[in-house]
Amino acid sequence: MARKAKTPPTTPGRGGAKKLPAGPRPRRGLPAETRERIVAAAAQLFNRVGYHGTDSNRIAEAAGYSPGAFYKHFESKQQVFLAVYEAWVDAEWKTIGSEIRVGGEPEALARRIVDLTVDFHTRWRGLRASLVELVFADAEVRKFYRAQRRRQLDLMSGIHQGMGGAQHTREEDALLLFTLERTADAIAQGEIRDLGLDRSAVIDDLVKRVTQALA
Amino acid sequence: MARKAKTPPTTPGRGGAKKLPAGPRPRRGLPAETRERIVAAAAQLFNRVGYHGTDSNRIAEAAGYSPGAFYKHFESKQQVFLAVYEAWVDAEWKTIGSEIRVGGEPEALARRIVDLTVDFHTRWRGLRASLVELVFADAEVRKFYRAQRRRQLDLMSGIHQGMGGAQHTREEDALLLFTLERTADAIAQGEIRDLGLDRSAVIDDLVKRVTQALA
Amino acid sequence: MARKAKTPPTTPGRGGAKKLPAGPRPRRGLPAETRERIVAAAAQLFNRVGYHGTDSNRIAEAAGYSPGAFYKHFESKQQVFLAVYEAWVDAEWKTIGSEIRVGGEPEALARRIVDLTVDFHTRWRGLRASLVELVFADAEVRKFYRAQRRRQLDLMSGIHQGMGGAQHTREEDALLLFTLERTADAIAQGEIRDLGLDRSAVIDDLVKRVTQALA
Amino acid sequence: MARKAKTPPTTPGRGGAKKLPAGPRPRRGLPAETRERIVAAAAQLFNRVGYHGTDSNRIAEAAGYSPGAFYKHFESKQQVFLAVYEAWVDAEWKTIGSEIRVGGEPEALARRIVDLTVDFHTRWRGLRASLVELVFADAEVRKFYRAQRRRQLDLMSGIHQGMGGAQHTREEDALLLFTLERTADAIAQGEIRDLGLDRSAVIDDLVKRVTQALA
DNA sequence: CATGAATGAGCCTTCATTCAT
DNA sequence: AATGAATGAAGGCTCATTCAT
Repeated sequence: MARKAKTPPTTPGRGGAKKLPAGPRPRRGLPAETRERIVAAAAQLFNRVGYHGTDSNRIAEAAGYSPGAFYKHFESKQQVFLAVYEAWVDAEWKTIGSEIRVGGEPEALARRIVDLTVDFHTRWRGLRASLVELVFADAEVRKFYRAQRRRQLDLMSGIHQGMGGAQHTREEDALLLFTLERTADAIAQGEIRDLGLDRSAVIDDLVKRVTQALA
Repeated sequence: MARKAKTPPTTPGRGGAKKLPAGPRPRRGLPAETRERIVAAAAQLFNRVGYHGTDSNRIAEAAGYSPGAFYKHFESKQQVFLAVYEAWVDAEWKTIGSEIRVGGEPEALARRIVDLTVDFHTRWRGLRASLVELVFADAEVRKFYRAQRRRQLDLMSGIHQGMGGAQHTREEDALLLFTLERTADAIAQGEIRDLGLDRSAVIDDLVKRVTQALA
Repeated sequence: MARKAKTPPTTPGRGGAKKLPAGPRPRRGLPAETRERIVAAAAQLFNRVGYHGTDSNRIAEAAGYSPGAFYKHFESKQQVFLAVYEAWVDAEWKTIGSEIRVGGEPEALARRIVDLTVDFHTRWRGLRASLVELVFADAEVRKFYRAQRRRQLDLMSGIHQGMGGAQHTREEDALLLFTLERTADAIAQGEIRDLGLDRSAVIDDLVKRVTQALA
Repeated sequence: MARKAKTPPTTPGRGGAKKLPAGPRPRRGLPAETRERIVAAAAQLFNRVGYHGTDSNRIAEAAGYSPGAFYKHFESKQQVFLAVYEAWVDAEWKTIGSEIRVGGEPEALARRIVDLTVDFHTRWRGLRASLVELVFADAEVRKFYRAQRRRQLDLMSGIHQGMGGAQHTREEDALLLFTLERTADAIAQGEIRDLGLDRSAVIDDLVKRVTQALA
């Protein structure tokens, strides 16, 4: 049997993918913790090298596990992506949602929302870059994505009602969402800088638009 | 990924942009023609299944050539992508540019621009979906993309000057560009429909924004 | 990890994947030749270690090719199995068929048929061992197998007519076929020897039965 | 291979041979009971999807235990197979043996024997399909199998003596055994039906042969 | 210019088995 | 006795790319 040379039986991480500051995990951890670690590792890798640049074995390794452990917790690479995406959406909403509940002057609130959005998109820009193609190419990702979107729009409707501002159609909300999102991406991806544009000016413009919507 | 039935090796490319005469191609054609056929076939495939869903042998086959011929004309799969992308940008600018030169009432012009943009993004939506990830993951694509972007902004500045409208910063132009582009993508990808939004209303909103910018 | 299971490749000894006397094949051979080499290598391996003990990469390697070459010629491992099986059936029929056409005294003919059958089953005993499970577990293999069977029965009907012997029902033919086949397998697999039975006596019994059928 | 939906972890084994009381098993049961449950579950699975289509974790799950429990009671997957096989042989012999002791007219007895054999082979056809490959590929299974065979032949000798019938060589007995066994398999696997043969006629032929042997 | 057979690294996934609890 | 999280070798298969013709 032409077995290939066995790699030394090193259990802990091997060179290549960087490890999360996880340390030697308990050999028998809580499933939820393992899952979380895998999601975290996947998030990092997707974010750094994109969905197609990441492989499931590397994710497992980066999380401190074996390939098998990965598939014990996720049906497929696509499924972790969904989990990662969900975690991101949850985090973003939680943050922005609580910001909105804090309230304050429209402009100040708008600025905080814009800042947070840019921040999120910057932190997750690799993931976002992969998202678009996956939404196009993968029906399941698309479905998931659309559902998030709908909830986001609903949230915006709720905000308007809560603030008693001017009338806004869902279509206008969507347009604002697109503008905010796309511009935040442009900042996150370095597009603004590469184009020689003034980041603050762009953000100010964004804030203006969001303020109008909140008014 | 599921195997798909092989597309018959005939069917010369009929990409989003150009049409080539159908029928058996010459075994030894002009290099430029071969190149064009490959680009057209690639455009179609990228558009249908995305960059990562397309394989280079299939591109060659769809164009009516062998894998070898493909690599005779392109250094890599990435390079065809660039060529396809360039063809798209050229076509879009040529069309929109001439539309602008035709001129007319701001609102009518704005509507024509919006319509054309949506049209283009629809025709090339698969390509666009792949673009984002490639811009993120591939330095060369990123560089190319940024260059196009700069020219697009320059074009917008030129328009303003030509029309003597209100003062616009480059940042404002960029924001509008992002809004237009992202919304056109949303329409093209079916996002608007899936969200239950009114396509015409969205387009009207877009037209309003573009009109303001032209004024 | 001390993987237990897998008893060592029982039957004949094997060095590291023996190569067919192929030598450095032409880097660009005729597809038919490549295919044939792969089938031959697959036949050897299936025969030696069974279908489940063989992997597609090893088949390619044994044939002198890379994994990719294998999948250029066969859709899957299952498909080579079918090809190998088909080659075997073809060879067996050709041999036995011509033997029958030679004719001669019933008993002499019967003996030649039995000898040939035992010979074939001995040469291909590993393949035959895998066949049964695959016929059970894989619908496509089953279908293929059944088709061969039907043709075999038809062939037997033809023989009876040609020889003008006594009346035989298809059911009787099938029974004889099963007896012949199963017993040939038992001889091939060493079952007869291990049971302390007299091989010649078993063969004589078989010859008797076949002679009766031919009479 | 396609993923199958997970069978709910309840459903205690109901193998081809024994039935165990359904319902929640004790967390700590008698070792013998646990063992039996695992054997029963394994029998079912081997029978349904074959040895290679069954995985040891699933066996454990189907029996209502954890993978660890499985390996507490069996050294390996191969060992359960042996246990299942043994259970089958035991059951078959017990039944057929007692049938023989009941005695009766040769033909009636022969028919009962044939019916029982067909019945057993039908109930265990998946197991039988796997058996052949395992006997070929695995020395331990082979050894076990051969031992069973020898006892079976001894049993037949005993029958002849008890019935004082005509003289039969062990070789003739073996041939009959092969015929009976192979034909019963053909009926069990649906081969007879798929070949368009008359099942009753085949069985009648078998009965005739067995009757002759008993006479 | 063009062919197309061949490459081979590497990805996704499985599953028999182990061991800390 | 039982659990079940975890292992990790290995297998099936893909696809961008090369090169002899």
